[in-house]
Amino acid sequence: MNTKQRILDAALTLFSQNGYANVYVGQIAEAVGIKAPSLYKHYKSKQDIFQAILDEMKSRYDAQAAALNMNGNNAVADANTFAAVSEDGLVRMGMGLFMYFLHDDYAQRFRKMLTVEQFRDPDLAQLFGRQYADEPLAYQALMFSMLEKNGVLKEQDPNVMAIQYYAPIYMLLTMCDREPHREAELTVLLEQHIRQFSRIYSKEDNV
Amino acid sequence: MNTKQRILDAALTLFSQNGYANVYVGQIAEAVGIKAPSLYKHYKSKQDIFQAILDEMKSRYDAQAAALNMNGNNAVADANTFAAVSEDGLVRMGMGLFMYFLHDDYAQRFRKMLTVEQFRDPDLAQLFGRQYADEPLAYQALMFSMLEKNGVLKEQDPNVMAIQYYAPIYMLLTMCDREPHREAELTVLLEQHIRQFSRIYSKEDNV
DNA sequence: CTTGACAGCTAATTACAATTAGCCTATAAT
DNA sequence: ATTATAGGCTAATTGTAATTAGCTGTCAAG
Repeated sequence: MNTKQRILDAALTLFSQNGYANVYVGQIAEAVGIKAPSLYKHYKSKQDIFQAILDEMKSRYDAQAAALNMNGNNAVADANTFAAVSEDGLVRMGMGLFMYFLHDDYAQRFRKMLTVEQFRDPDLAQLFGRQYADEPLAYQALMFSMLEKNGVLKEQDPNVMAIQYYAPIYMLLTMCDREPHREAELTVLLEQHIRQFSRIYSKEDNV
Repeated sequence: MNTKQRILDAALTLFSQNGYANVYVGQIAEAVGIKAPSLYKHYKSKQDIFQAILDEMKSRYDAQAAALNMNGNNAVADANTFAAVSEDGLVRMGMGLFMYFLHDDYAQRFRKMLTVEQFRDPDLAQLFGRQYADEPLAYQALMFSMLEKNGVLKEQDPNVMAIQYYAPIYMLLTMCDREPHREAELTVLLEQHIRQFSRIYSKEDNV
């Protein structure tokens, strides 16, 4: 019934594993349980399927972004948002981000697909960069600058703190993408990273 | 004359930009200045060209690794190797790594190619992980553990330090791959990262 | 000087994958 | 009840890309 959606789903799975060019429309159709020509009742071409995936992902992303900056008309988080962030808070936040990116069905497949297609088209490169680098970094830089103002953290460049906090999370994520059997080991390292980060930057020097 | 090599070179360029499946043997041939069928005098198939690139890269990599562990039969660096590493030393090392990966002809293309093909084959995934994650991390963890012993750095988990040092470098590298016009801006951030890292972890607390 | 292998070419051949044509059935609206 | 539409199918069609066949010129070794 909801064939149109199931096509996108199957296509995303296949594209993320093999890349656009290595996937045949027949495979997508088979995964959905129909024959290749029937796909064309729903999308006018293979490229059109790819574009539909992108569009859906963009709108999900926008929705999520809108949800984050939620306070009605206020575009950015204010100091109070982060007032109560502790070491455990940072751990929760980082692990949550990580687990979401790693296990959420759409998030993981979409990330892999973009990884694999990013150099073919500047638009994709930009989308990728925005979604997995610039936006998270900006958000976290904001967070850290708040935490400094609140006297929780040492006064250091928040942009640098953001990349030192986030880049390891992202790297561990890509390592899990490549070698899922190492998830347990890498998750441990992730938590150690966040705790050490928090300890090192926290103002009460408990080193 | 050295057509065989020039084929690899052209193929690597194209594969890294478009991915294996999007490159036609005719394009490779054209880049070399011959016709497609002539390729088959040198390689027995398109797949064979891909494999030859991998083989060459593996051997380059092994050579480089061998050069690093140079002391004749001694497999790992000893404490003295890192005795004199200062903040500026760390900066030089990190920026050097970065610039090499970013601008070296082979290094950059090979990295992009692997990025784009990594999920298609577990062997490629493993190769990628080893080359761009596990090996650098192991090397740097070793370095940091030495620097701790020497009393230069605070005593913190060296594996964590390694990922906090290296992951930002790698992330900035991939950002430059995607959006080369941002190189200047990102290079600044890179240097700030390393200096801040060094300051934060150095034992004489100059915060 | 002639022979063979090397490296190139043009012209098939083969294979296969995307898409189109045209037919069929069920179901929902008129 | 009739009909239009949605969504499926099989059987073309089209296009293209990898590879093979088979010819040619060059040049080094005998």
